[in-house]
Amino acid sequence: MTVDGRVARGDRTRTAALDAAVVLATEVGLHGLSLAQLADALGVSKSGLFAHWGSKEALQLATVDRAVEQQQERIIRPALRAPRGVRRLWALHQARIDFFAARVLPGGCFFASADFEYNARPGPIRDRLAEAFGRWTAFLEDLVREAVAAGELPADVDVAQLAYEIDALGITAAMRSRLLDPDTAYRHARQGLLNRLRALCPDPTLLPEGIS
Amino acid sequence: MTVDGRVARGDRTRTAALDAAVVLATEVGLHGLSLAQLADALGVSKSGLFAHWGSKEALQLATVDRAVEQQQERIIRPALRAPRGVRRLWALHQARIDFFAARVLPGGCFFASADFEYNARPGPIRDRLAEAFGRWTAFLEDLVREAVAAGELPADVDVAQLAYEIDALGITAAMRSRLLDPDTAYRHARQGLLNRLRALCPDPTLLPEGIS
DNA sequence: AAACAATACGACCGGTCGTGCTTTTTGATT
DNA sequence: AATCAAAAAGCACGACCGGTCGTATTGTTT
Repeated sequence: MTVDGRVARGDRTRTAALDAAVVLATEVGLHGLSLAQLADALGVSKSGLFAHWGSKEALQLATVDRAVEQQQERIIRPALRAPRGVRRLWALHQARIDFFAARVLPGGCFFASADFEYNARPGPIRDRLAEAFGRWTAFLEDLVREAVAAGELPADVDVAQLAYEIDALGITAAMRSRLLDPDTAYRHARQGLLNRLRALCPDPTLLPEGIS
Repeated sequence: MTVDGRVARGDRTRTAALDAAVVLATEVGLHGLSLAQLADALGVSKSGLFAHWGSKEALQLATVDRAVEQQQERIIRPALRAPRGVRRLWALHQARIDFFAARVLPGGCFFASADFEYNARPGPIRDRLAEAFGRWTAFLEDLVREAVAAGELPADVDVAQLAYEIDALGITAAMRSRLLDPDTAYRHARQGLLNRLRALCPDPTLLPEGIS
C-alpha cells in the first residue's frame, strides 16, 4: 500500500469538506449550500474545492452519502451494542434522540431536513435520499422482526406499523426540539416508545421502568 | 363601504400571489422562492409583484400567514363539524391525511417543510413559524382535553403526550407519502391512531371498526 | 535532475437574485 | 373632460451563484 502524500491531502480536504457540508446543509439546506460559503468555512478557494467533485450535484450526492455514514457511526453502531430484541430497538431510539440532543447538527436531523426539501424535486438527489430512507425503514423493520423472533414481542405484531411509529416519534423530536421546548420533545419521544414497548413486551425486565 | 376597483384588483393579485407562493414554497422552499419565478407563474411583472410587500421577507411572512389560513379552512374547519371528543380528534387526523392525499401541495405539508427549513435559521420567519407551530400544538392538546372532559378518554391520559403522538403520525405521513409508497404511509398513519384511540376509549361505537 | 500528476489558486464568465427608481396604465372623483 | 391616486410595468444596479480556465505548488516517479 503506497501512501501518496498528494492524494492523502486531497482525501483530508474532501472529508473535511463533506463533514462541513453535512452541517451546513442542515442550516441552509442541501440545495442552499453554496460552494463559496463552504470554501469560506474551510478556508480554501472555491475553485479548488469545486475541482474535487466537478459539479455541485456531485457534491450534494457525496454529502448525502457522508450523512449516511455518520448516521451509521453515531446512531446505528452504538445501538447494535445492545442485544437483539426490544433492548436494541430501545437503544436505537435512545441513540437517535441523544444525537439530536447533542446538537451535533444545528437542524437536528439531516435526513428529515433534506427529505422535506427534496420530496417535490425530482432528480438524482431525491432518488438518493429516497433510497437511503428506504434502507433506514427496512433496517427499523428488521429490528422489530428480530424482537418478534426472540419472543420479546407478540408474533402477531404489525412489523411495518410499529417501525413507522418508532420513526415518527423520532422525526417529530427532531422537529420540535428546534422550534419548541427541546426537553419536552425528547421526553415525549422517549415516553411514547417506552409505553408502546412495555405494553407489547411480555418480559418487563428488558426495558427501563422510566425514561432517564 | 366604497368598492374601489383599483384596490380590489390589488387584493386579487395579492391573494393569487400568496396562494401560488404557498404551493411554490413546498416545492422549492420558503427561502428558495424567488420573485421572478412567482411573477412568471402569475403572468405579472417582477417589480409589480414586489411592490405589494416591499421586501422578500414581508412576502415570506405573508405566505406563512396564508398557509395558516388554508390549514384553518381545509383541515381544521372540516374537523370541527364532528362532535367534540374522540370523533373530532379522529376527524382532524383524517382531514389532515386526506389533505396530503389530495396532493393540494406537492410537498405534502407546508409547515413541516418550512419548519425543517428554518429550524436552524434564526429570524422573523422562524419566529412566525414557531408561533404557528405552538398554536397548532395547543389546538391538538385542546381537542384531547375535550375528549377527556367528555369522558371519552380516561382522566389520567397524558394530554401533551397523546397530542405529540397524533402529530407525529401525521407529519411522518406527509414525509413518507412523497418518498416511499403513499398508500402505505396513509394506512400506517390512520391505523396508528385508530389503534391508540380504540385502546383508550371506553365506548367502541364512537370510532370506526377499521380504516377506510 | 527531469518528467509527471494531484491539489489548490485567482480571475473571470453568463446568469439570477432582491431591490430601487421612473414611467405608464387603470379606475375613481370632481 | 380633467384630475388624481393606486397598481403595474420597465429598467438598471450590485451581489452572489455555479462553473471554466490558465497557472502555481507540491510530492512522486524514473
